[in-house]
Amino acid sequence: MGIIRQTLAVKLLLSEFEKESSAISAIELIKRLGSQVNKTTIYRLLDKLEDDGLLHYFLDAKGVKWFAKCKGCSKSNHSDVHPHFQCTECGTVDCLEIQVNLPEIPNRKVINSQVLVLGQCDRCLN
Amino acid sequence: MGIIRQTLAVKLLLSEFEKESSAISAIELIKRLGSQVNKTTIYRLLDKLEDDGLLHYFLDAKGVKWFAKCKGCSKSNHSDVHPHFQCTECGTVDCLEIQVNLPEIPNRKVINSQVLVLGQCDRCLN
DNA sequence: TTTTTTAATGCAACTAGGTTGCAAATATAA
DNA sequence: TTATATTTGCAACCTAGTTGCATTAAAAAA
Repeated sequence: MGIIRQTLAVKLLLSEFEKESSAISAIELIKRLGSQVNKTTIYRLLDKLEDDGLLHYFLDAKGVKWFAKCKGCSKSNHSDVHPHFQCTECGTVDCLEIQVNLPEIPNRKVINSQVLVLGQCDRCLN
Repeated sequence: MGIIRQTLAVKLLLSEFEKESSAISAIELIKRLGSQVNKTTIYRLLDKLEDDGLLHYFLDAKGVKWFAKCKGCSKSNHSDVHPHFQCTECGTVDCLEIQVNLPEIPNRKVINSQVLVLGQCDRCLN
């Protein structure tokens, strides 16, 4: 894919990720932008931005797709593999800047792993 | 809930988990039993068996629900928290009998975590 | 054994989240 | 300013799973 045209939809989408440090679900983006941008376009742009290494995505405990900004990923290499944390109270999802190392797994070749941690976030704890 | 009636549907469902050591997706169960048992019933039974501590469930990389037998869980306490492994070639999912320990996470209270490891299983490696 | 009770089932309709095909619109290159 | 190729909107569709409700059938009670 590569370079993307500077359309209204692209600008609106990117600006959501500018003003937000935590992850945003596709559904939430449709809620926020749906009156200005068609949901098909939103899904397609998210895919493209993921492809280009600007966003990464993962599924939450309900199988819903979330997106967040990448740090240091490229088209070919999504190096940004880290756990995600979802608050069971407010539903917010954040990227965790920690490393999880799995023990060796016999007889299998591990390609990657997805870790979702569930609990209460700092805002909901207080 | 508690004790479950010995209906045909229950017997058929349980026998699938008897003859299978790996996890089974809800969809696969519907494929296998759908001609004899309605899919609504399958979903409801799976929920109930999970509730009763006989099965546990988790989502795969596509957000699809898988079920597997529990070892030593009870109604109140699903102690059976382990990673799951999905083969990217054949799609099979297994429970991993290993323990993953996460580092401390500041400012958050961890309730549990879900780990899905993706890679190639022993059958597909050879 | 028969009746009663209550849980389990099937069905049809629905929901959420996401995807597809295609014609129309528009950013950018020429 | 025009050409062209990407992007968009729309409507229709898809998959996985859920709900309400009337019917059926285990199992408890008589």
